[in-house]
Amino acid sequence: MPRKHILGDLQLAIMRVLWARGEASAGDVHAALHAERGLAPTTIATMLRKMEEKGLVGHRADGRLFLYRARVAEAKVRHSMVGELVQRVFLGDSAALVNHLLREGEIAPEELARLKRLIEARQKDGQGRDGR
Amino acid sequence: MPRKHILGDLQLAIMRVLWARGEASAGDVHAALHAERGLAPTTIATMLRKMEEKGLVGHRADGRLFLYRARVAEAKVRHSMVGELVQRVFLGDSAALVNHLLREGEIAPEELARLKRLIEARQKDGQGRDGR
DNA sequence: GCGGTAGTACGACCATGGTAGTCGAAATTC
DNA sequence: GAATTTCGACTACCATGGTCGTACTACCGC
Repeated sequence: MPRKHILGDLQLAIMRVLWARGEASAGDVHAALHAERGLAPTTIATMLRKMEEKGLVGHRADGRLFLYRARVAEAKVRHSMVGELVQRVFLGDSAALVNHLLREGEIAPEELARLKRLIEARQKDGQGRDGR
Repeated sequence: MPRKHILGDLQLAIMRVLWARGEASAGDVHAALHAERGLAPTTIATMLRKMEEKGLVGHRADGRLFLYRARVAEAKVRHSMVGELVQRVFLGDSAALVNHLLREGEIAPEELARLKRLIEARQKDGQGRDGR
């Protein structure tokens, strides 16, 4: 079973670096994140180790350096986390979430147009498919 | 600042009971939730106490009974939690989340049609408004 | 009056995310 | 070859959510 890919904030930030870079050492990640959060290097290293325990990342040694790599795809994590929220807050009703987002008015007009086109596309070609 | 209305699973479940009922005793909540989770009554009572500390619920005494009431609106909680997710996972881009949901194919065809109408409505009347 | 019951209060414990200090070993520098 | 820096390992701490057990209390039926 695909375990729960529910990540915390820092974990997400780390994964983003890994997804963008492909491979990165703890130091690289720290450097990338230092500007926005100013954490101690050890914090990043510890988090990476914990994440490795959970299978979120893997590493290989390059000399003394550990190069970490993401072991779960960004799409997977997104899917899990969105699914979790939909379950918790909207009792599994994805459409209700879309509804909420639309009504909140946080979507720019141009985006609305894009989304509308996306819906139309899905209505057209989506007859027998189910998107997975 | 409106504190963080980020609730856990049990907290959500409890809030749902309160939102639906208006007022409820710890026992009522326990009864309502017992079927789906089978928790000890004290668990509910403790959770309610903790939630009161955080201002999520309030209570008044009716004899020796405590009648709890939600002190934050469902919409508020939804907003906070969705906002949190959008921030964490989609870096604040709500449209990206809608996009994700649409592509995941978890939305039924009838829903797609409804959402499309909603988008059209927002495009039309949404010129100066901003949804709040 | 007395025991059972219902209901709250309090404290304990576990997991997880986040944060960091310290330690030891290896690499680099003098 | 010794001193310094570098970097991972380990340990510890704190907060929060979740889960209860136990203790206290007030009321009810007999």
